[in-house]
Amino acid sequence: MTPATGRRIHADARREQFLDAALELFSERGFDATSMKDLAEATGAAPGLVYHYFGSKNELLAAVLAERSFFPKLRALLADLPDRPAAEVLTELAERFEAMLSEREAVVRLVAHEAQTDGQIRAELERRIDDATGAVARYLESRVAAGELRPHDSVTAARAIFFTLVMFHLTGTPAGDSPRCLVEVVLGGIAAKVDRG
Amino acid sequence: MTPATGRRIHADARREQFLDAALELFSERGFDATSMKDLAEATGAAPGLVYHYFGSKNELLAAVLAERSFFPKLRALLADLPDRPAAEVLTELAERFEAMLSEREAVVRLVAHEAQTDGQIRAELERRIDDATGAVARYLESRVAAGELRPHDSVTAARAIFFTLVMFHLTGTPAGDSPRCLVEVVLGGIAAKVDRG
Amino acid sequence: MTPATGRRIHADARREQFLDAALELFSERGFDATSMKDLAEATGAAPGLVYHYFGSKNELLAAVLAERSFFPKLRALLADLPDRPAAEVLTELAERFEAMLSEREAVVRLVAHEAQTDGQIRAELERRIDDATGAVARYLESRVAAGELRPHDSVTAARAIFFTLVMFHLTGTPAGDSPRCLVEVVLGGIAAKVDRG
Amino acid sequence: MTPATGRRIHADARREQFLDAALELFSERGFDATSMKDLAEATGAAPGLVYHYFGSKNELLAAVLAERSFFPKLRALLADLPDRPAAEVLTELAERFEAMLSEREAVVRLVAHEAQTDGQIRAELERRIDDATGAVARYLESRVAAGELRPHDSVTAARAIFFTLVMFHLTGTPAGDSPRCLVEVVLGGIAAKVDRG
DNA sequence: TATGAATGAGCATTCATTCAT
DNA sequence: TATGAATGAATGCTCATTCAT
Repeated sequence: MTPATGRRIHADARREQFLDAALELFSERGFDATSMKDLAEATGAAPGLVYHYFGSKNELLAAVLAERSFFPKLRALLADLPDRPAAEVLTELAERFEAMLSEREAVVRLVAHEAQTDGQIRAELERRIDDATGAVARYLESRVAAGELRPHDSVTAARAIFFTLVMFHLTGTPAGDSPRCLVEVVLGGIAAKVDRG
Repeated sequence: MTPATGRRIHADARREQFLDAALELFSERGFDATSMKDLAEATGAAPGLVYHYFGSKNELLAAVLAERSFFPKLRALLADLPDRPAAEVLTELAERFEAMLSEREAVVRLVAHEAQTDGQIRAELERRIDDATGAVARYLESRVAAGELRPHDSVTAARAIFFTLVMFHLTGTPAGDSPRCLVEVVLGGIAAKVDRG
Repeated sequence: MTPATGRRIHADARREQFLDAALELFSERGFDATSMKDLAEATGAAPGLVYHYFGSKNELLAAVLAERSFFPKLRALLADLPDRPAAEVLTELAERFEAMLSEREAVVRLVAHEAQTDGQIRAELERRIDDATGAVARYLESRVAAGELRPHDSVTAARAIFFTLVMFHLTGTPAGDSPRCLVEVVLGGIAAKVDRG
Repeated sequence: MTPATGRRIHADARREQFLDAALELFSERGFDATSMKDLAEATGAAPGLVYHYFGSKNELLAAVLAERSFFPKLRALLADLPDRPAAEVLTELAERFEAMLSEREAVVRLVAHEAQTDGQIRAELERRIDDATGAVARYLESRVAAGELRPHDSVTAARAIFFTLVMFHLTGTPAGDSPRCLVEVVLGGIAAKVDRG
């Protein structure tokens, strides 16, 4: 239909350029504190051009969130957690999650920021978190059934891992081998002796 | 010193009124999205009056953070963690921290939001987090020395508890008895059998 | 309540100044073609100040129409048309109407212009026209009953007088003694011999 | 001369399409409130294409007024008013004029709107009105000379008929048999007894 | 002939801030 | 202490117009 001419390719590149610049500026300064003029200057385009590609500043934000989001990757990470020992699975999961957070740091920061004030973004974020922690919790329960893990509050355990890793990023705590350490703490606990009925 | 005249009392009350209204509005909509006119309307004062009490919008933010902050309470929480069993101490600490977060929800949300974009706020937040987790980590290490806890990455353990509780609040996860659960998970771990040399 | 200080007086004067300038500019160039900056320049005020007095450009238009309108005067003109001969009454009415149109030329032109594209203004205009022509038509019928006028389409006659005078103004036709001529034509007709059963 | 190739035919059709769409949009919303993008969307063409046919938005307006105008038809209506009784001629003229207004309602509304603010359009409109009322006035005077009509202000009478019919359209007054009524009023007058020296 | 990306000035509006009263 | 009129720069957005393709 639309011919993939050089023109079209150029147009698509522009769009991506706007998305990239918007993600960078929004995550650095916040959505409200970024003006469309800032965006234009960052891309070398005229101020009006953004509106050729996005209907409004809010639509641009929506497009950034939709097209630069980490949610698909997160979902992929959690699809079909294998039936192997929790120590292996959780460590690998935490490390991959940590890698994803590093890779998508800008959008993570953006979502964290805007979710505080934008009800819609917040609602979607909460839904995704529920999905993700739910998937991990189900895996943990399957390991309980398999006798590998003791009965416990699997949702809290799942959240502890996710939330801690996210906060490491948001607060700028140097990551290091924290995913591994964290999983070790959660799996093994820190008490010297455990009373296990 | 300053005579507590009616005028003075009124002036102080005004100041507090501005701080309260600012905290509420800033935490709900964000600092950028709150106008000085909004603030004036919320307090019933004229738009110019805020400037008799605070030099600028940014100074008002600074005052809100300084005078409504949760940091002193956090510091009090962590002062002199008693030499008693970790199960008791950590549970009580987590519950008090959780109570503090609930009580100061507005300022927690405000700090979380602004720290994403304001370098100064962020730096101070990080410093406070380091202080707090440092204090808990030292306590944990003292329990390791006492033989109650096994050797472990105490900073990661401390952060896991703090960060998870904070994220529960920021994401709106219903708290319930999560502090207790969380401490139980971290203390006891979730594995069925632990190999402890 | 609000003290009528010099401050307040000044503020009211400003408001009037904006209304006057807006009426002039809107009627000259049209509402759409007048920018708020034009208005600011015409009054010597800063661009933002208009919004201290009027919520928006549309509210300003509404205020101009409400406070500079000719409708009250028109209504006064038509209240209690006396029980005297039509030749006198209609001539005086036409002359007063003509005088009113000259006096309020700007708002007449403005209403004529905006009613073409603004449904709300148009609807109100039509209602007022109906009121006015209705009042005149009722007077004409009372003269028919009194035997002074022959039975005729009184609404059409009333409209012919009003509409023609308005169009004289809108098209810039020099008025002269047109009201008198017009009434004479409508009253006496132009035919040499009339068959009157 | 210009070969009527398929290309050419298509081009001409495009031109007409733009004129039609422009007339409709301009008369509905006004010239200023219609954007070239609106026009492009209404015709299904690309935004730039209009400029192949018309040099600018103003030239497009000029072309609409020139090529969709009612002036030629009006002139035709008035050419050679026959030497027959005024009752017949004026009634027929009024009915045809009324029909023309209905048929060209869009352009009538457009001209009425733009003439309020555009000096050039206004000047031309006034000239045409003078031509038209002049022609009718001359006819009326010829009937006065023929003894059919009494001496009267023929220009005012002519304008009364034209202006009233136009205003019926602009104000949305339902037309019905108003042309006939109007002519009857103007011809016969509304007074019961007329003193005719 | 036709497209649609690109421009840059202009628009209505908001806002932090100042200051005469 | 308190008011609210006034400022002027900035913001999100629109628009007539141009031009490479």
